[in-house]
Amino acid sequence: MQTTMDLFEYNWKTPNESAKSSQREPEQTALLCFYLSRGSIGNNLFTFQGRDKVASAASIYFASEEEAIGVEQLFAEPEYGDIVDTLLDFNTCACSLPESYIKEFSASESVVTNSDRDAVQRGLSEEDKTREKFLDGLSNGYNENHCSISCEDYLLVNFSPIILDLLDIELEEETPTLDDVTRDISCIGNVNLENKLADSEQRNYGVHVLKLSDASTSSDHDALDEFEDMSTDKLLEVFRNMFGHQTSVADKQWLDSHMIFGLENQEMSDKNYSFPKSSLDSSENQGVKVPPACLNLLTVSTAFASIFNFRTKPRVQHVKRREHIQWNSFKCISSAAGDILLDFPDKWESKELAKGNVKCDGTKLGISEQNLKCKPSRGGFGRRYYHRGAKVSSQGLGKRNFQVGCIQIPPGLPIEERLIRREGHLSKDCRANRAYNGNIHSAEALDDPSGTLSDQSSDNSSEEDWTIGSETRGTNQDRKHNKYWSTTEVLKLVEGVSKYGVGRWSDIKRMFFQSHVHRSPADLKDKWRNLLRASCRRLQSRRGVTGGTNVTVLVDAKKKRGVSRIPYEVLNRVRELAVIYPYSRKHRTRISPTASLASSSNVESDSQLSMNEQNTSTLTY
DNA sequence: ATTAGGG
DNA sequence: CCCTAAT
Repeated sequence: MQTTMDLFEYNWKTPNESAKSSQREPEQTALLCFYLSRGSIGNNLFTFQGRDKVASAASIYFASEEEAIGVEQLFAEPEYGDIVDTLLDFNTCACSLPESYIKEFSASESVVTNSDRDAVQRGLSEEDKTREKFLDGLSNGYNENHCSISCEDYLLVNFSPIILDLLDIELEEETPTLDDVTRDISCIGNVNLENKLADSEQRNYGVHVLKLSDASTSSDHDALDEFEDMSTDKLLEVFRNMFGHQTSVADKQWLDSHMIFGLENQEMSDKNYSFPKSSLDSSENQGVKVPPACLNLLTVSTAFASIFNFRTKPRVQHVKRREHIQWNSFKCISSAAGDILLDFPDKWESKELAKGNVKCDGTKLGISEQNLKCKPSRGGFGRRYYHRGAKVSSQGLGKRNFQVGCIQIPPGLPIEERLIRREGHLSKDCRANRAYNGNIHSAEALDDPSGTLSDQSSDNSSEEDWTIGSETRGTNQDRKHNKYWSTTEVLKLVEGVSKYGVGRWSDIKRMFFQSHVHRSPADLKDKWRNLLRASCRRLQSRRGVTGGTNVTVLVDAKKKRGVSRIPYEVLNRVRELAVIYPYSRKHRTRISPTASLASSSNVESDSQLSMNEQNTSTLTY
């Protein structure tokens, strides 16, 4: 823990602040670090705390294997060790979910209705303002060379690489624009399917959420009220006293939240702590009443959430709560980027998901030229298109040479908005590129609510552009493209197979991959075959079907790297489907359980076929 | 035109 | 992903 403190201590010391930093309690620092970091990954680490259960150890479970792998990787990085220790050693934590999340989560609705969206949007406008203010403060403070980056700012930047790594997100080298990110994020709204999977399997995926009984009630606001009465100047002063440094953020709400948070941390680290008189002389002697540690979870977290939550990479393999969180995250982005149509999962059922997928094809306007790039993947199947955290880790966490500039925050843009998903981001960039170059109308396309126009534009222009754009053609590789299957796509495929069965690839293509011009029916078939293999492999080699993946398990298995990114929930589903729908109607392979028994007579084959048809009609997922 | 399957 | 045979 000592080293952890040292590390954190260092991070706190911006040039101007180093003198003041000595006033700070190390526990406080660490807690803040923890909070900040977890503020970013709060959705992934289910470290919720019940408001009546103070300091109850919140088990850390992962909703998916992918998440677990992300943490595994984190474990493996020595530079991150201290952080991780802190993450895991602290068994007290607050909930970083904003209130709206909780409300939504408690609602049992699995489909986000329009009114929900509106409500979310309304609720977020304020938070957005806060966030912008905060980021303004950050960039201004830095640009003007005041070195007035607050510790939060500093840590925000500092922790980003870790968080990104955790979330399997990379920083774009050439600083993607907001458009890049929104385009990227807008692709990942496919959350409903997983819920179906989860529900259909009646399984708990280890989402360990302690009940947050009635979100905010009476006492919760005690401390907050105290701050609310203060002027901004006063708040700044309190902030300085509390955190031992100044902050460049003048937003009152933000300050309020930080203050509450500070109190909470004080409570955590020292039950008997009360503020120095100087900080709150306006009130009485006794200083601020220390709120119970559990109390202000929601209040405290709101501001952080507005800043951090949207940095969480939406992940399709989450369960239950997933869509609500996702939608909020999306909302943050979308409201920042203008109105973006999101991919409504429920539309998959009926329509052909025209709208949503348009954006998946990257036909997003206004992408600045310099940020577009289309790196042809050379050397066959390029394993990774990104540079793993190493680059940032050395700078971001090292003892020296840390600069905000190493992450290059574009003014006014939060870090998240320069993120890009590793998976398939390259081809998205490619598509964005050609969309930018060749299809001016894509601008309207994105806003086209009917989705028809956009569908057209993306479908028509893409094929040839792909040919043109991919320099691999005619050179080394004759491959059309090397586009990895995203989890989203896999889920779609699974959904398609669920609906149509195995073999009707063109139908699946029509219904689920209409706008995925680069996924031919044959590709779907190939992918399904690979999925089957993967699911079988997974079964024999890896652990069975367990709910969540516990951290302790992870530590042991941290050597395992580069394993499939496909969530094992999905693979299990694949297996189920494989039983229902034998891979081939004709040449049944080892995958079908009845294959070995059945001789390849036509009668058998036909009966099997009819059974499949039955299943298709009855099993509707 | 689609699909299965090998490579 | 590509290619080809078989429908």
